Amino acid sequence: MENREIAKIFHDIADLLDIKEGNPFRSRSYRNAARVIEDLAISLESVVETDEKKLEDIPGIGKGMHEKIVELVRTGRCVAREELLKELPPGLLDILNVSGIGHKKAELLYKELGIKDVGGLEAAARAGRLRDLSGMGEKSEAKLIKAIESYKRLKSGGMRYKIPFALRYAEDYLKYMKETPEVILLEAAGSLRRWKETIGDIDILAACEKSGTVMAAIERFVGYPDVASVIAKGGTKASVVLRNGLQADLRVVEEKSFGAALQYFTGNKAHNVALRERAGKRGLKLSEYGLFDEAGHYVAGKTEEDVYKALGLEWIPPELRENSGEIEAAEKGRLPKLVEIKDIKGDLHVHTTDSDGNASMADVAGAAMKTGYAYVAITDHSKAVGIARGMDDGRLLKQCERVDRLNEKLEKEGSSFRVLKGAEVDIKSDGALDYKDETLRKLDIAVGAVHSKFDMTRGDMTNRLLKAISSRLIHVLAHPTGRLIGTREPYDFDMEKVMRAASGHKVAIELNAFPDRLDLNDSHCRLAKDTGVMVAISTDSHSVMNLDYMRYGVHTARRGWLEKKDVLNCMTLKKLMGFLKR
DNA sequence: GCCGTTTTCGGCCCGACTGTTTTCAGTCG
Repeated sequence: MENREIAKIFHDIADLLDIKEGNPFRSRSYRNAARVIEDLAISLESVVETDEKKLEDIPGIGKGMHEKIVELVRTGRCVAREELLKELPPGLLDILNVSGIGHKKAELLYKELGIKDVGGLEAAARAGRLRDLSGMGEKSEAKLIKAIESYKRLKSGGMRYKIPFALRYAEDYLKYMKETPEVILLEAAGSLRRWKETIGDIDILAACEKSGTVMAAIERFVGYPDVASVIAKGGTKASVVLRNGLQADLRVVEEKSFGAALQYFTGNKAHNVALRERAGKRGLKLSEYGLFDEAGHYVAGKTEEDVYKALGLEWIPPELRENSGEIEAAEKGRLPKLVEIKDIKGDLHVHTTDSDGNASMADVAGAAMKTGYAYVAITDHSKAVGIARGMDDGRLLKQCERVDRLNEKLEKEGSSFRVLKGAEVDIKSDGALDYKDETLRKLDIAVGAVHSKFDMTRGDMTNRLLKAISSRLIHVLAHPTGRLIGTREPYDFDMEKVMRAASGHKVAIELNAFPDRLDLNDSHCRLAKDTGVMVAISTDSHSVMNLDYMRYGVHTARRGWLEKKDVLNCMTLKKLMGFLKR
């Protein structure tokens, strides 16, 4: 039983409890626990196997969740959920995903009209049977039909977007909004500012010169040419859907509230709730308008720094705001000094025309130099990846000679930049590597990766990776889970065991910065730090343009609390060569 | 159901928009 399956069951229980009984706090506990479990780097199954008492050390997991996790791991069942589903049809859980339907409406629909799923809801709405229910009318019925249509589209398409896509639309929208004369401050907030690996919608925050000019900003926002429909429009905020399906929200506040509002709309939710509770304990009240004392007097709010400071905290970088220890660290002045893009000294995973890249080695080297790097590793595919024109030992050795000549030329020109002889060597299903040992020993850097047989059992896949790591022939394990966001699930193996082995054998693990991968993810990065594994942030570039993906990797590393000292390619060339020496 | 620098009981974040209402409930973020 995987963490995400357990989390899903807790989410279901929370939804069912919301519909069935009136205690919102009980369902919140389940929802909280589900979120914590989703972000956990270690598997609950292994915790249960080794020391189940440790479960209650996880925040949000108490006695009740402990018992249910053990039950799920041991039996694969959860009686509490089964009991609830005896009383309520499972289709109600789907209905809650229709925008505008919450647990109260779901209950009403079920009790009054016997509606059990989205299909039944759609039929009832189209037949005009909803308008007579209390609190519903013709307008809400029509709105619901539109919401069901959008639910069906989302369900077939997937509702979160990869970072570059959302970023491009957000940047264009911001540029357009900047031309509003009344707007004096403007910033993108939400998951985009936290650099989460996928983005649900674009959140834009603005401050206007005078309160009387707010509507000018709202009108300009809903008048954006790319808007397909306006969901809501009031005196302080508006929501629209763009033609590509992406939702965008605008919130307008006064200048003195901008910091508090930016904090609030950056999230995440759990971080905000924790901050508000902290404010409450100090006799203060925090909202998007600012921090206020008991008498309602304004204490802070113009900048985020002011707000955090007034709560006794250091300013917390947006990437850390997940309520997973950052508030405690900020209180003690122990926040990590997160890695920055300027700390990156080179790229250790790049393809050229020798395999499936579309830039020559010289072009890649030139672009890396222009980026300000001190080195770049050429790591084309090995022959097992036939589709990518992977190279055999002979071709690789010839490529190495060309690297040597390029470096000689650079040296003659007085450049200290260096190209590293490398390979992305395939880790075959039995854990063997796709080049001869003596070939691998001639390389500066060997990056090992799995490209086939993703469906092995957990045990077999773990052994496959452990064998490659203990060979002492690879320096980096690339895109370790193989996941493709929204397309391919990660393959199953014991990450903790692999990290411990990597730490012992001085093998680094890659954070692949390609926005479809971002693998390691944020929680894996924290696990890497805890187990003492170096992380290599690499772009896996297949073109010169792809070298820019480095920033997605760096922001993901920041989400994983990584500092300069934790990142392999923050080392100078000299230190790096020392690390790579076997 | 969870949690503890007012606590092992009694709390549990805060506000905007919409549609159906005549002052508010439900939903959402």
